[in-house]
Parts: sequence; structure tokens; C-alpha cells
Amino acid sequence: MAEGNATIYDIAADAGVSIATVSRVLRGEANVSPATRKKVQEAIARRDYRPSSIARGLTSKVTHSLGIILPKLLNPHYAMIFTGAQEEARKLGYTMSLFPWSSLDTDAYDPATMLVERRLDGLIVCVEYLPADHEEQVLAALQQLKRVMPVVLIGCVPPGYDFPAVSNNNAAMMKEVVAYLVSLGHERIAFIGGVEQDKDPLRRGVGYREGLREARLPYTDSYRVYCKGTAEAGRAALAAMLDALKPEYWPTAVIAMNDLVAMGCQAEARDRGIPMPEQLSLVGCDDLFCAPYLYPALTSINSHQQQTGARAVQLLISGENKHETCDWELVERASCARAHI
Amino acid sequence: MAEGNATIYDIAADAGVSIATVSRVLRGEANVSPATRKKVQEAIARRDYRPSSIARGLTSKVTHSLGIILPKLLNPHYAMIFTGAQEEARKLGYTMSLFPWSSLDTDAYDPATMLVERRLDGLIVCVEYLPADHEEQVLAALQQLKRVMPVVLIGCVPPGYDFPAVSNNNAAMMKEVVAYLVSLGHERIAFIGGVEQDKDPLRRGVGYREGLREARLPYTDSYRVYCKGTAEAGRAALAAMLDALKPEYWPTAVIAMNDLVAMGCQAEARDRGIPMPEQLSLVGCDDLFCAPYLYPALTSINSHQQQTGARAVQLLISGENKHETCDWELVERASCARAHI
DNA sequence: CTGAAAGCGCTTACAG
DNA sequence: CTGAAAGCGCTTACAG
Repeated sequence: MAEGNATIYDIAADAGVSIATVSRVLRGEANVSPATRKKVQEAIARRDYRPSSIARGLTSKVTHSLGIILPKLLNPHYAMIFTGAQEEARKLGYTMSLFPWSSLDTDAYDPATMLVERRLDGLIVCVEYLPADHEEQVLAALQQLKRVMPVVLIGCVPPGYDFPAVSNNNAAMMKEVVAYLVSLGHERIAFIGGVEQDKDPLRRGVGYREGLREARLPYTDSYRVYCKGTAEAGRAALAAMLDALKPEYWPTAVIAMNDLVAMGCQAEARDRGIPMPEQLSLVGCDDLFCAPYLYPALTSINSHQQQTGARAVQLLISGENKHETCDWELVERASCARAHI
Repeated sequence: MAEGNATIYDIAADAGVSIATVSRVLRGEANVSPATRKKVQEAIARRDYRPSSIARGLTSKVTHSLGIILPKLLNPHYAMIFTGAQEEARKLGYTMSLFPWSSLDTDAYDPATMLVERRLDGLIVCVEYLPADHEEQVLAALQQLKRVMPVVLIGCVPPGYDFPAVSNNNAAMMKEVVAYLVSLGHERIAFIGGVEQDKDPLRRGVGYREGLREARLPYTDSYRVYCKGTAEAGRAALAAMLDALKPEYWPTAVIAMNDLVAMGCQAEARDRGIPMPEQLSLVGCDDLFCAPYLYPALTSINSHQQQTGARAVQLLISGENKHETCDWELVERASCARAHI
């Protein structure tokens, strides 16, 4: 029994009907007599026939395949987004392919070629951390892609651009973290990670400043250090901050832009013998799976990343041009304590 | 300028040639006169034309799309494999889609349908942790898929089955870990995770026993506890083992089947006030990104997962029916010490 | 309710 | 070196 080779013609011949009729039962159309339907279904089952989505795509112009572009799957934050998106896509009958970030920001010959050639039904792009040096290029690529296929963004929509998107209210998240630390009596609160305020698409650093303002706490440059979102970078950043400050001015609490950065801060504090949380409280963001297993267990913000990914798929497929925001929650663990003294 | 809508006919018309000629320059065939080639290329550039991989797939029977099935992308171990596979696929001009594990082990109507309908050029299946209760079902699904498309496995090939595969020498890895701990003076070495020996596809537990034998150390049931590969499970497993033993018989070293399990063990030891590594050494496996940031930093086995994924793609595309093994290395960190006393 | 026919956008022999 | 034609496996009006 030849498998996987049967075509709609074979089924039609077996069932003694036309291919149009086979196509009708395949697509579940109503106007087929029960007897005919049965004959066709039997023939399909007998040959283990699966219609080719390729041929279907050629005529119907719909491929039922989606793409997603993420900075780095190795950061579990993105793996969560991807998982949520993939599962939702599957539910809706779509396939999800991962494309590398270089599909957008490379100078190489027309990096988006692959995306277009595939005739995707839609594309999700996670622009949470737009690489500052390639920002223009990426945005130009997105504008162009948008003309060819639906695009929805995860992360902040750059001002002046019109895309459907689902994002976290990063500023509000960080304001809540500041308020939380203030409620524990902290006044010297530092923020590590991200880029300078005016070009910060993530706006976590912006929320930090707003949080300070609301708490009537002064903003100090020495408590604000920028770095990439990795553990190594976070570690170096905290080290630089502490080195530049007399110990009596050291912050009593640090907010890390994400859990990776927080992990680096933890390691640095440990190496310096700074007891955590007694001398230094720490809050991360993203609530990675390892957060409960760090020492001390890391307080973080869970922003429902799987749901974010799923929602992006829904927007993509429904075609709504909406900009949605996910809710979040602060997950308290052992890395924060009341301010000493 | 209508974009993304141009077809090969438009280009042919623009360039004043036949579509066969356009097709030739598209595919980079040699037998086209320079002048003609130039005309065609200009027309292509002018309309920003991208050939439809869908239409191409219909005729050529090649879709340049691959699939991969993993248990769970949220475990960074799999994210590494996926990343390696994806990047290699991209390099070779292929697209990589993630399919959920349920594509194989569900009782739902013909779960593999989506895989077949897509007419993938090949499929990678990561069978490292075959769910014992669905094993038959999964293997049957794989056998069937293999008749329709090339399949390569990551992980151990079940005995009696013939698949190209790339796997880790898990038994040898664990033997090395045992030898390492023995070299530190440990004699009471426990192993946590996996399933009973005779149905252990991963064979890490098997390697543990072999390691003991080589070191002429007795195997004791009380030092061997089975559990799923999660932190929660690892934690509960260590707790159960310690509860069942008088403290003077507690192991001085624990090998966790993977880093997730190790994280759970760390947490449990910490809660019980067992100092690590002074009273208890710990080794994980997979060398997740967080291993250096745990406390104490976790000694683990790095088995080059990205390379594993990349290699699987190469086998898939080359069509070689080989069974390859990846090398690995023990990464020493702070979670192991000389045995006390 | 069913079928004949055109068409989707390419590739691939086959001629020339 | 180039083109006319058939074909890939479906869907979609259009007739009946």
C-alpha cells in the first residue's frame, strides 16, 4: 500500500467521484450527500491519504504557517513566549517556524527573503530589546514586511509606527517594584540594566524613575547603571556601581532589568560577602523557572509570557489592529527584606 | 509598485523572455547568456520579486522545511538543541518548525496529520525521555512517519529500531561523574532521576551503576531514587531518600540526572541545613545557563547540545543513516568537595 | 448534490 | 542558449 503518495485523483478514482467532490468532503462542506461522503471517507481512510498543504496553499493563498522572530531562545523568557505562541498556533491549525533575529538586522543580501518566499500567513516579531545600533534597519525591515504579510509585535511599538502588538506595561511593572521596596523601608534603590532613558524601548528603566518620583525619592545617576540583559553583564554592572561608591552609600536594594541580570548581581554580592537579603535586597523580572532555586530565591515579576505569545498569535490570525497589554504580578520570594537600620 | 504579488510571468514579460528562462536564472543555472541573465535580474530587482517556495514545492517535491519535536522547550536543554538545529537549518536554506510532543503520543485522531500534510523534507525527534506510558505509541508513530519522510532521532535509538540518530553517550558520561566523585574520596554516592534500569532509554542511571562497579563500590537501592526530570521532582526525591536513611548513612555525594533535578536537590539540602559541598557534593547534567549562578555553582556535564541539534540537521539533509555520538566534558564548579572524614 | 475545466506559480523534460 | 507545453495537487467558480 503506497502511502503518502496518494493524491486527490487516486481518492476520486477509488470512490468513483470527481476530485471536486473529494475536495468538498475534505474541506467539510455541507452540500455532499451522505452516501457520497461515506464512500469518499472510506477511500481516504483506506489509502491513508493526507491532502498536501502545499498544493492547497498554491490555490487558496493560505499556507497556515506562521513565523516568529526572537532575539535568543536560550533566554527562557523567549522560550516561554515561543511556547505560548506555538501552542496557540497549533490549536488554530497553524504551524510555527522560528526565524533568527538576523532575518531582520543583517546587512547581508535581503535577509527577509526567506520570510517572504515562504508565503507565511503572518509574522510575530519580538522587539523587546531592539538592538540600538540596528534599530533603524530593523524598523525599516518591519515596515517592508508589513506590506507583504500581517505582522504583530511583542514589546513596545516604536513611536510613529503602526503595528498591532501585545506588550507588557513595563513602566508600571517597575513602578510597582519600586513601591514594593519602598514599603519595605528602602530608600537607596538602584536599577541595573537597559539603555538610557530616551532610547529605552522596554521602558523598565523609565518605570524605575517614575516609581522613585512617586515615592518622593531622589533619582541619582550613581544608582542607575546600564548593561545588556545577561548575567555576566549584570554582574559587571553591579561591581562597577559598588566600586564607584563608598560602602555607606551603597544601595540597600537593587532592581535588575531581568532575572538574568539579577543572577549576575547575586553572584557578585555573594563574592563580595554582602549578605542577601539582609544587606541587599534584589528584585528581578521575568520570573524564570530558576528564580525559586536561586539563593536566595529571587523575587521577580511574572508577566505571563506564554499568554503573551498566545495572544500575539490570536491578533495575527484575527487581523485585529489592536495594541494589547498583559497583566503581571509580583512574586515575592526570599531575596527582599526590610531595609537595614 | 505592487510588491509580493509579482509572479514569474510578470518577470518574464518585463524582461521579454519565457518563464523557463526566468526559472533558470532564479535557480542559478549556467546555461543562460549573460545578457539575458542581466535583463532578468534587473526585472526581478525592479519588482522586488521573490519566487514562491510554495509553488516551487509543488513541482519540485522539495519544501525546504524541516520539523522538530521536543518534549518541552521550557527546559533550556531543549532550547539549546532547538537553537543549534534551527541555526544549522537556516544556513542550509531550510526553515525549522517546532511541533509539540502531542504530535506523536496523543490518542486524538491521527496526531501526525499536520506533519504529513506539511510535506516536510524531514523531521527531528528528540526521544531522550520517552514517556514510559506512551512508549509503544510513540515508536509506532515514528515508524509510520519514517515511511513518509526522513526522520532522525536525538537520544537513544530504542533497541530493534533503525533510525539515523545523534545521541550522547549518557552511560559513559555518568561513569565519568562517578569516577570524578570517587577521585574526591566519595564512597556513598547516590543517583537521582530517571526510570528503572531496564527501561531507561537515557541510560544515565545505567552509567551510574557501571561507574560504581568499576570503582568496586557496592550498589545500594537506597541510594538510587527515580523521579521525573524537574526541580520539584528532584527535591522530593532527595527528601524521600534522606528520610528513609539514618543520617550516618546519608550519601556524601549526589548525582542528579539533570540540572533541573540538581536544582531541586540543592534547595532541599539547603532547607535541611546540609552544607554543600562540605557535607554533600552534587553533580548535575546538561550544564544549563544557570548552573554557574546557583549556590554553590553547580558542577555539571556539558554535552554540546547546540552541536547535537546542528548535527541532527546535517544527517537529516544528507540522508546518511548513521548513528553518531557527541562528546562532552565535565565542568567543575563549586558544588563538589572532597568527601568529609 | 455533482462534475468538467480553469487556474494557482512554479519546474522539468523536450525541441529547436 | 531559449521557448512551448505539460504537470505538480489542490480549489474555485460555473454548469447542470
